[in-house]
Amino acid sequence: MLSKKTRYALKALVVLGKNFGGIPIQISRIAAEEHIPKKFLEQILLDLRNAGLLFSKKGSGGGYGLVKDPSEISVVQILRLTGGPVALLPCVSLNFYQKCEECENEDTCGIRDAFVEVRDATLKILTETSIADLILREKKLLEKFGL
Amino acid sequence: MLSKKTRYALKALVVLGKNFGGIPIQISRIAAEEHIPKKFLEQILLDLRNAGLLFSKKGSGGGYGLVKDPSEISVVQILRLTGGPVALLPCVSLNFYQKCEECENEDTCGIRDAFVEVRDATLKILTETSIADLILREKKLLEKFGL
DNA sequence: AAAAAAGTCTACTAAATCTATATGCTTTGT
DNA sequence: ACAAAGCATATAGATTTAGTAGACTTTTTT
Repeated sequence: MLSKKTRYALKALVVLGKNFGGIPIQISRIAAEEHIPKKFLEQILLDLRNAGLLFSKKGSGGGYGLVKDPSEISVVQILRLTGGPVALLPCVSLNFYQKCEECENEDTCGIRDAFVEVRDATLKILTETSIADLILREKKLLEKFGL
Repeated sequence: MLSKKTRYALKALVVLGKNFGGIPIQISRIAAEEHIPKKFLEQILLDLRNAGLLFSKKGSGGGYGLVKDPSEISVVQILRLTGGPVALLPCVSLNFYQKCEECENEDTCGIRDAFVEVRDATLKILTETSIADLILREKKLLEKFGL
């Protein structure tokens, strides 16, 4: 499961993505709109900023904005930045690899082998999906359901 | 990430799968071979037994065995039994669904939509992969690598 | 210049979950 | 009768996650 941190980050990036090119948006506004605890969101956006994804502006009229076009930010990138795991086993993770203590020989582990496949399938989707895609998906769903 | 409980369960089932049709295997033996804390494994195997996957025999010469052929036990079944999540978001889970508190309208959430795809891709693999497949994978890897 | 608006940074706490251990009980074979 | 093994529940310990607090800096407005 993704952590709340990761989920909140994705939510916030979708909001910022919709606003790409416009004036900065305040943390408090995103927090209110998306029902995210403000102080928690502060930390998350700060991380994303320090990773170079967002710019920020202090003082009145300040806030956050995307540095890059939303189509150039992949979902998998966000998961990794916020520590959300992609692989379901540590011994299968590309970015957060850890040896399975209980495993004798990783190279011949059938369980591991199966979960490599799962990882690759997941990775393919999450690499191909950008923040812009998330926004597009929402738009299409709105057309399909609501008005 | 899968919990240790789930990982231990899979490990144990592979051992039991290799022995399908033979005499029962003791918890202590599986624990020693697979480097799993014995008391923890006790609980896990008990759960699997109570779910109808394993039979057990008490007393001297007792132990555990698979009730069904290893080809008839899917990996996804084990994940669900041991509480391991398949979906990466609670609002996307088929068996452990929970509403996202912070989400206004699930039907039009682009994030959710993307993770439905991830879930389906994962589910496909894990449904098609049985304990017998895990054993087969190990065998093939042994041929490829070791002697 | 002062005040207000907003982000920055670090530390801490609380809650939940996961992992593991302990203890005593029951069943079965010798 | 005794030992081997599983059954069942309770509890402790560790780790992670989620959230809160508070003091500080920068920028704009008045």
